[in-house]
Amino acid sequence: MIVKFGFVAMSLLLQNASPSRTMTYSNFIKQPDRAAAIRRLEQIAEQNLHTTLRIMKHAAAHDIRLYRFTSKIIPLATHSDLSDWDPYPALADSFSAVGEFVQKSDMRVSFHPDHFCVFSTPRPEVLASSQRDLDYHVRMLEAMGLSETVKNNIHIGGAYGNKLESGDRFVRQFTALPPRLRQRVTLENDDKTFNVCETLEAAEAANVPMVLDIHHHDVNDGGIAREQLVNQYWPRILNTWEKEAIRLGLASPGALPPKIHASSPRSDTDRRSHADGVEAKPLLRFLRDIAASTGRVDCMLEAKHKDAALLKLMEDWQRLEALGEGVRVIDGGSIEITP
DNA sequence: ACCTGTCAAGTCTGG
DNA sequence: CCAGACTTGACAGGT
Repeated sequence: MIVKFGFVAMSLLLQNASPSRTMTYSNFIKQPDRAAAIRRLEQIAEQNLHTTLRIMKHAAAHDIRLYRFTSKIIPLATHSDLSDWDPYPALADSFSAVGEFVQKSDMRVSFHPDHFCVFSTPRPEVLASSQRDLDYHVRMLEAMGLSETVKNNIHIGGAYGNKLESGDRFVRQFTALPPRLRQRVTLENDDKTFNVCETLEAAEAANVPMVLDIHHHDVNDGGIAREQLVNQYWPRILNTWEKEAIRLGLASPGALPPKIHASSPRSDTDRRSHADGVEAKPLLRFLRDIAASTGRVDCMLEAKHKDAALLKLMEDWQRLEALGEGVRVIDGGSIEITP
């Protein structure tokens, strides 16, 4: 099994490389010249796209071919007071440049709209803003010229005192979305509410691939033992990806590898928060468990130290390889789990 | 140069 | 019913 590793949103190794520069709304409305303020927002976005390109070039130089964009590329993009603003024409070239690099370097990318994107909500106004938020992310992918293999990963949302009903409401409201939005989504189990089983059922009903977060499962396992996760649920999770590959008409079902998220708990007393790095040993245990049934998997690291954590993990793989632990380091961003 | 409170958005908990 | 927690990097305003 080949495992590709990636990191999220920003680099700690590059200097002056925030891809999430912004302008607060309070600062925006303070500007005397609204047109100039909008130009400033577009400049910031252009700069964020340029930095994003820098980060991806840095990743590619380290053989890292998995990256998640920050959601904060265009400041105030979905703010209700700026609904008359269309930033995309001014940013067309910058978005294209990012998209071209993604394709040229065979980078697998994604977005992760944050917790304001909640399709399980019972409130119509929240549903509307969730759709606006998802639309914003999809438009960015379209502006990059990227195909529907490139997804926005989201969670189901709140339970509102009745998880079953809220899961159903998610599926109902999600499937009512325009295909253009629906077909750009993956669903991930969360750390508090919707566990692997519940998320998988929603993903199957909504007809979208599921991203498995191992750390979320550890802190919100819904009583599912590791063995059950591996034998019972992982094959079904794999199946959601194979179905999507077929729907997209890809050459082989394995053309769209499943995605997992990995992170380590901050401490014994705070097991939910992310630690600076990712521990190799527990991750290896999981990877070994799925290796027999899985050809490839893409593993997103969610660690405070971002790309630095990834580089550190790769060093750990090298040590484990030397110890004969069934790991072979292929390059700076991928390993093979050998039987 | 450095520090601290705040930030557009949602949901849940506890008082 | 409302304030605060959650979680997070960056801004904004102060020293």
